This record gives sequence, structure tokens and C-alpha cells, in this order.
Amino acid sequence: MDETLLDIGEIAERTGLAPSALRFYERKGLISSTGRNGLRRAYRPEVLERLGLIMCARSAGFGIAEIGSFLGAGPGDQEVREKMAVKAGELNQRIAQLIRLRDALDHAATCDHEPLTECPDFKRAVWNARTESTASSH
Amino acid sequence: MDETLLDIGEIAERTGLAPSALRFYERKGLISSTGRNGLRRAYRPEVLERLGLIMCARSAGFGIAEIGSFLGAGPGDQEVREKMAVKAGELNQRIAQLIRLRDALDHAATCDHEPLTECPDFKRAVWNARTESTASSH
DNA sequence: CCTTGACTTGAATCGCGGTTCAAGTTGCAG
DNA sequence: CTGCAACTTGAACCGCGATTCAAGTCAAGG
Repeated sequence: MDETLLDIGEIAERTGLAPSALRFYERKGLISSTGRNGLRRAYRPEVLERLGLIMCARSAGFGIAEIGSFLGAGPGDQEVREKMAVKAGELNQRIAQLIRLRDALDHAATCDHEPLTECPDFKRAVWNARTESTASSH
Repeated sequence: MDETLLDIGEIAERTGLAPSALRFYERKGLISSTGRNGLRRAYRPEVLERLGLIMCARSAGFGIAEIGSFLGAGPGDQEVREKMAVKAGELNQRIAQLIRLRDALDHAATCDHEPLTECPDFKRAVWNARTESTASSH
């Protein structure tokens, strides 16, 4: 068998993910082991890349099932590409909202208003963040 | 008693939150009802604002307990303000990462590469998003 | 008075994303 | 052959953020 295959410990170490998480992802169909070296999973190096993608998506708030559907995108799978475009749009809104919130926090950290949550500037910033997501701001 | 008080149904309707969620938040100390009209909770209108703040923070990924500690910030509570500054910094990183990911998705949605996940541009974009969060890029 | 319907409670349940555990297998070193 | 460490499995459990449920309470209207 191919000697370049990695076992689960290797993958775990290189990605920073727990072995349990890797098995979990495998059960969920996000990654797959090529075969077994005896009883042990043998992963192709490409899964490292795939895991990078998965970790990235996870940290952006994507669910496991959602990621699975993206990863399963076949050739010319128009549906998935559309979903991606939609997701990109959603991310955009989310980004705008986070920026507002960051600004609110930035301000809150330095302004000295009695009940911090009553600072008018802070409230305005938060309100902006809300309308950003509600998208009823036009 | 003050006739301007709102009952839980009102609050739920105006905020879009489920009554169960409102009771949950109350148990957790994020909001409080002023008194009871008979058995029923009576909320002051200000809780609407507070809930706006809470919803905003929740959607930005803050935990209930965390939000509680921010809301409980007393006068000149230096500790909480520091935490806020830290949070603002974290949000900043997160924002940068999301931007990368959005760009990756934007590209993925339009490029026609066979296994979508193997598109070199896409992979590069994702990799950028990763290093953004790892902060080991300098 | 009696119904109706929106509220009240605590406790149980849910979905998600994993982690932990017990018990069993394997490859390799000595 | 004997350890031993690192893996294997399924199942149970965890923390979080709520939701759902059963049983009870209340105010208003007919």
C-alpha cells in the first residue's frame, strides 16, 4: 500500500483537530479514509486541505450538514453554486453587522457612561447593527 | 400600576423572540420583569432596547453568560471594559476571516472547476481565511 | 358561575457539535 | 511471547441555547 498515507494521529496533530472530531466528521461524511492499515484509518494527504476548508467553514458558522452538501458538489452542480452565492450574500450581511458591533464595542470600551448600556452612542451603534441584519434600513 | 408596562406576549411579538426565550433570558438574568400583573410578567418598554442589544450580541456569537457579564457592567467597571476591548479585537479577526471566506464563496459560485473544491483560486482564498485566524502570518 | 385563552411554573426534551468512556484490536519493540 | 501505545468501536455523556409539555392560575366576558 501507498506509504504516503497518514494515520489519524498524524492528521489530528497537523490540523489541530481531536481524533474524536475526525472520526465524527468521517461518520458525517465530510471526510473519508482511503482504506485501513490493519484496523487503522489511512488518510490521503489531500484530506488535510479538505479539513482546512471544513475548519474554515465551521468557524464561519456553517453547520456540518451544510458543509457536507457543499463538499458533495458534483461537476456542474448548479444548485450548490447557487447556494454558495446565497451564502456569500448572507456572509456579507453578517460581516456588516459584525463591523457595527465591533464599532459599538470599541466605543463602549473607552466611553465612560454610567450604566454602560445606556450610552447613547453605544445604543445607536447597536441599533445600526440590528437594522443591518433586518435589512429594513433602505 | 403603570399602564405602559408590556406583557410577555407584547414583547415577544415586537422583538420576534419566542416567549419561552424571554423567560429563559429572565431566568439567566439578562432581563427582568418589573412586577407582575396578577401572575403575568410586566416589562418596562426599555427591555425592548435591551433585547435588541442581546439579540445583536447573540447573533455575533456571544454566549448568554458573557452577555450577562457585559450587561451587568457597573459604573467604572474597568474589567468589563477591558473585556469589551478584547472582544472588539476578536471580532476584528473574525470579520477579516469572514471577508476572506465570502470572497472564496463568491469565486466558487461563478468559477467552473470540476470538483469545485479543487479550484486553485478557491483553495488559495480558503487558505488565506485560515491564516487570517491563525494569525501566524506575519 | 363557567368557559376561554393567554399566561405561569418546573422539568423534560431537543439539536448541534463534539468528547469521553469501556472494551477490544493492532503493530511494533524488546 | 509479552508488553505497550495507539488505534478501533458504539454508546453514553456534555454544554449550550433554547423549546415543549403538563399542570396550574388568572382576568374578562357571556
